[in-house]
Amino acid sequence: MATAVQPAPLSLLDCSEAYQDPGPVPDRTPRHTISEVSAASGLSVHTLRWYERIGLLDPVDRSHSGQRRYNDGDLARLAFLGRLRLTGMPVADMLRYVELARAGEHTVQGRRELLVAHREEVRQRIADLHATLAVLDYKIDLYSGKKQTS
Amino acid sequence: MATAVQPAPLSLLDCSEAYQDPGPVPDRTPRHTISEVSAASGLSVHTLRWYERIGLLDPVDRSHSGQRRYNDGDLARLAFLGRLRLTGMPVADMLRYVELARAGEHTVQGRRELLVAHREEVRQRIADLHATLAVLDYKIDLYSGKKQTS
DNA sequence: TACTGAGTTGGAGTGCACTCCAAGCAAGCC
DNA sequence: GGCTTGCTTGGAGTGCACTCCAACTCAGTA
Repeated sequence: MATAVQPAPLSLLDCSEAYQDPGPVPDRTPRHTISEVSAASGLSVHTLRWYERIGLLDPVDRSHSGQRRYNDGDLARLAFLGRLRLTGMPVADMLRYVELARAGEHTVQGRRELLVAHREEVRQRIADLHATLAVLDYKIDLYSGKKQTS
Repeated sequence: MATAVQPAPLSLLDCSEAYQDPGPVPDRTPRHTISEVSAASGLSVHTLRWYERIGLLDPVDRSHSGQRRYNDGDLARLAFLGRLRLTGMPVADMLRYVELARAGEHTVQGRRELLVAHREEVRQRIADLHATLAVLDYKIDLYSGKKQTS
């Protein structure tokens, strides 16, 4: 099966829809096949189906023959979820976030707290990585022409 | 059972021994109990024993009653291994690194390559985390008094 | 019409990195 | 002596996040 309706360049990983001008209005036409979305998002087709099964994604639209067709809203959510996942948020927390979002406007505060907590974790991880970078630089220097220590 | 011989302030997490003045000479006296090392390194006692079992650590010295007594060399290696682990290196790769180190001086190049590869990964992760930080800032701003998008 | 390739499902399986368990031993304290 | 605490072991168990499987359907092409 070839591309579904209109390919339209997919660039999920930059997550632009989340913090730039979202454009006129997100196109809710279901048109991306699962393999397209997999390629664009970096998530495997297994993972995409699994995310839907556990409720991270609302049930995706189907073609007349029952195949999934993702719309741009799905892509936006996947891009964001992918980022959360990539930066170490457990799937259970992602699910909590999504369920809050589904519950409506009155959960905005809870969602905010969840993201703030994650931001703290992200900052901590950046600090850890930077510290390790220094150690690695030192060791690599050592190995570039000297003896080793441990 | 109290502290073993001499407590001596343990500060593993800064990994100072690896990239600062290592001091006169690392004290090879076996004196730290497993729980002390666990507290100082952030690794559980389970993990410490497991690391030893799989060969990440050479067999640790024992007290006359058979309990482990870690020396400063062990601590230094654990500090470094802990950093590698914390920054996402798989245990299998850590093991490869340790085995290279055990094999002698002629493996310096291999060790260096391993660390260089890991450094690249670390840099990539830092970039990912920074990008996500921007998205989180944006979303949190949104949640601090407006509507949401996804 | 036959074949190929991409998709579907529920449920089972995998890999990693721990994490825990039961049973036992040794040391220190009341 | 009895109790508590900390340690020992091999092996089993756990949790997470996928990842794969078998059996199937459907659409498109030769």
